[in-house]
Amino acid sequence: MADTDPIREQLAAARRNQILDAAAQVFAAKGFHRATTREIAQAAGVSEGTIYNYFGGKADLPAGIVMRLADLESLDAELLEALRGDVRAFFVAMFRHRAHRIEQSEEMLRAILPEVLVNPDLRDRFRADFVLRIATLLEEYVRVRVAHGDLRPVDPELVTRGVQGMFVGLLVLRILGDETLIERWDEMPEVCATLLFDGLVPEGGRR
Amino acid sequence: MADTDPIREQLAAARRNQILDAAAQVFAAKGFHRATTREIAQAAGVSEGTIYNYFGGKADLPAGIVMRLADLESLDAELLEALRGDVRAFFVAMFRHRAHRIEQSEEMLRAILPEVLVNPDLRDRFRADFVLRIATLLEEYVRVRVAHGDLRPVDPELVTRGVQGMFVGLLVLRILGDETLIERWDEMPEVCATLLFDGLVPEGGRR
Amino acid sequence: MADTDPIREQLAAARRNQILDAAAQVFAAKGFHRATTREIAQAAGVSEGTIYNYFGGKADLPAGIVMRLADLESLDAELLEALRGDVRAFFVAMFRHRAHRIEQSEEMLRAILPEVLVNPDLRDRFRADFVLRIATLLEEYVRVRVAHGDLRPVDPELVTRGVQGMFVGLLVLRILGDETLIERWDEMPEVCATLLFDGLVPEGGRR
Amino acid sequence: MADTDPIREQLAAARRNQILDAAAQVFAAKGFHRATTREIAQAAGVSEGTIYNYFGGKADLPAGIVMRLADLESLDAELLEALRGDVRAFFVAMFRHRAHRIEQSEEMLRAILPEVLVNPDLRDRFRADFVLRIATLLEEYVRVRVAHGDLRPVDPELVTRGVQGMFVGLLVLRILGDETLIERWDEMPEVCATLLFDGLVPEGGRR
DNA sequence: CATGAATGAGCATTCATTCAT
DNA sequence: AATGAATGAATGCTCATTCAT
Repeated sequence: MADTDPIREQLAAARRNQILDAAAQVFAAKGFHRATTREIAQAAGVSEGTIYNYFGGKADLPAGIVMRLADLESLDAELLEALRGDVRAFFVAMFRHRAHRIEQSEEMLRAILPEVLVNPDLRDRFRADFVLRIATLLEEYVRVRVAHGDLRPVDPELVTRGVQGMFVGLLVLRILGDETLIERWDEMPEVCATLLFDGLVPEGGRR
Repeated sequence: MADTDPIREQLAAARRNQILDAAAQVFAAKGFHRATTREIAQAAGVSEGTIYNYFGGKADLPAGIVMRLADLESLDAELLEALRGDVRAFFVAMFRHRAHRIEQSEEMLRAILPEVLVNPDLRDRFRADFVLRIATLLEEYVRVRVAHGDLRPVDPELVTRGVQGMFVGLLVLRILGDETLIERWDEMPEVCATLLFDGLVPEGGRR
Repeated sequence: MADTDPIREQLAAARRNQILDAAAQVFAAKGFHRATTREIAQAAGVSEGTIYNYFGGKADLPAGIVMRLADLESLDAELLEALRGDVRAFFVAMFRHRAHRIEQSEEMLRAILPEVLVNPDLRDRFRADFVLRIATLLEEYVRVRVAHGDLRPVDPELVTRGVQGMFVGLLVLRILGDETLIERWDEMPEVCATLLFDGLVPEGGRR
Repeated sequence: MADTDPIREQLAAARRNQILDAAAQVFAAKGFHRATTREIAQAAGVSEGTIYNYFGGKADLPAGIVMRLADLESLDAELLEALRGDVRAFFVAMFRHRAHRIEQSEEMLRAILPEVLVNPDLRDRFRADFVLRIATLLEEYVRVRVAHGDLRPVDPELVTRGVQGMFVGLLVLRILGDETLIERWDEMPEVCATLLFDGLVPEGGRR
C-alpha cells in the first residue's frame, strides 16, 4: 500500500521508461506538437489511458525525457581522470565524452530540443540540468588552469560559452541533417580540440 | 489587372512583410504551434482571412520568414574586403558580422529555429539558405589559406563545421536565455576569434 | 469594429438565443452531463465550434439560460395591480402568475434545476436571481399587510419560505412527472391560495 | 457456499452500506457526475474494483441510496398515533416528522435529488417510494376528514400535492443554501402547520 | 481585396469498467 | 473477495481554413 513497495516501484519505473522511450521516438520523428498521444501510446505498446497513469499529461513527457537525460549526465570516471592530467588531453577527452553522449542521445535530444527552445519551464530546467552544470565545471577548470599558467589568460566565463556553444551547435547541425558531420563525427573531437585548445596554450608555449 | 502593376505589387509586398513581422513576433513569444492565426492577424492589424490572401496558410509563414532572412544574407562589403586581408582580421570580421546578424535577427531566429529543427521542408531550405551558403564560402576560404600556408593544415570541411557550430551554438545559448552571453555579447567575437584562429595558425607562426 | 454595431449585435444575440434554446431542450431531455456539445450544436443547427464563438464553454450554457430566465422575471402589470387590491385576490394572482411562469418555462427549469442544485456558482446566481428577488418582494408585502392587520400576525420571513417552498416544490413534483399535477395544473392556483391564504386572515376575520 | 450464509450475508450488507455512505457523501459534495468511482472508493476505504463486487456499476449507487432511504420511510409510531387524534395536531406532527427526516437525510437527499430529476428510472422509483407512498396516505386521511367535516370540503388530490410540494420545496430551498431556512428550521413545522391547517378547518370552525 | 463568422476535423484528457493476480 | 493497473470509448474544446458579404 505504501509507495515503497519495491516490486511495484520497479514495475512503475519500467513503464515510465517504456513510455518515455516511445515519446522520444515519436517526438524525434514528428516534433512534440505533431506527435499525438495515440501515436505515443501505440509506440509504447500501451493504451492512451496508461500514459496518464504515469504522467500528468503530454506536456510532462519532455520534462521526463530531460530528467532522464540529466541522470545520465554524471561525469564518468574517464573524464574525472583526465581532469588531473595534461590540459590538451583533457580537452580531447571532454570533446570525446560530449561527442559520444550527443551521438548516444541524439534521438532524445532531437526530440526535446525544439520544445526546450520554446517552452519556458522546460528551458529553465534544461539550462540548469545541462548547460549550467557543465559550464560551471568547465569554467572552474579554465580558471584554475589559467591561474597555473597552463592556459592563456582568457576570460573563463566567455571561453566557456564559446566551448559549450560549439557542443550545442554541432548537435544542432546534426539535427539539421549535415551529412558530412554525421559521417565524420568520430573525427570531430580531435578537430575541435585542435581548434580550441591550441588557441588556449599560453604564449610562452609557442616559443 | 496584370500582376505586374507596380503599385499593387508594392502594396502586396508591404502586406506580406507586415504579416511576416507579426508572425515572427508571435512565433518568437509562443512558438509556432502555440501561436494562433488569430493572434498573428491581431498583431498584424489585419483579419485572419487576409493572411490567406497572401500566404497559403500558417505553415507557409516560417518559410516566408526564412526567405526574408536569407535575402539579408548577402555578404556585405566590409566582409568581402576582409576576405583579402590578414587572416586573423578576417576571422574577427566574420565573427563580428555573424554576431551582429544574430543579434539583429534574434527574434526571427528564435521564432523559426525550433520549427526548422522539426519540419523537414523547412530544415532543408534553412540548411541550403544559411548553413551551406556560409559553409561553402568558409570552406573554400580555409582551403585556399591552408594551401597558401596561412593556416595550419587542417581539414577544411570539418573545421568549417566546427566554426559554424560555434555560431549556431551561441545563438541557441542566447535563445536558452544565458544571461552572461547576452550581457557580454559584444565581447564574444574577439573571444571566439582568439579561440579559433590562434589554433589555426601554422606551427611556424608560433615561433 | 466597435462591439456596438447594432446589426452585428442583433445577429449575435439571435445566435446566442438559438444556442441556448437548443441547449435547454437537450439538457431537459438528458440532463446537463449527459448532453454533449455535439448534440446541442445539432439541435441548434450550428457547428460545435460556433458554440464556442458565443460561450466560454459548455459550463456557461446553464448560466446563460438562468440569465435569460431572470430577464423574464419582471413583475408584470397584472401582478403589480393586484398588489394594491384585496389580499386574497393578490394571493390568487400571485399563484396564477407563478403557475403560469412555471408552466411556460418548465423546459428551461427542468433543464437547469438539477445542475443548479449541484453547481455552487450556478446555485448562488439562481438564488439571487430567482429565490431572493421574489422572496424579498413577498416578505415586504407580508410585513406591510401584517402591520395593517390584513394578515394574521405571522413571521414574514418564515412564511415567505413556506410560500416559496410551495412554488418550488410544485415545480419539482411536475418535473418528477406527477400526472395529476400536470393535468389539473390550472386548478392549483386556487387550491394553493385557499390553502395558504385562509390561514393568513386575522383571527378577527373568522368571526 | 449457499448465499444464505448469515455471516457472509451480514458482511456483504455492511460493505454495501459502507460504499453507499461514501457514495452519498461524495455525490452530495460534487454531484453524481462529477464524482468519480475512484473518489468513492477512497472515501469508502476500498478499492475501485470492490465497488463492482457489490454493485453493477456507478449508475446503481443512487438507486441503492434511494432504496436505503425508502427503508427508513416507515411511519413511526408517533405519527400513527397522531393519525387518530386532533386534526391540527396531526398536521403539526406530520410536519415535524417530515422536517426531522429531511434534516436527518439531507446529505443523502442532496446527493440524489439532482440525479433523480434527470434519470427516468430513478425518477420513477423515487416517485413510487417517496412521493406516492406519502401522498396516498395523506390523500386518504384528507378524504376521511373531509367526509367527517373535520376539514373544509377541499379536493384531497390537489391539496395533497400542495402539501407535499411544500415539503419538497423546503428541502430544495435548503439545498439551495437558504440560510434563514437552515437557521430557523425548527420553527418551520409550526409555521407550515399554521399556514396550511388553518386554511383547512371547516367554515364552521371559524365561528 | 478585406472581413470575421462559421466550420469540423483533430486532439488531449477523463473515467467507468475489466480482469489478472 | 479484494486489488488497482490497464483499458479505450467518449467528449469538450481548439484553431486553421473557408467563403459569403
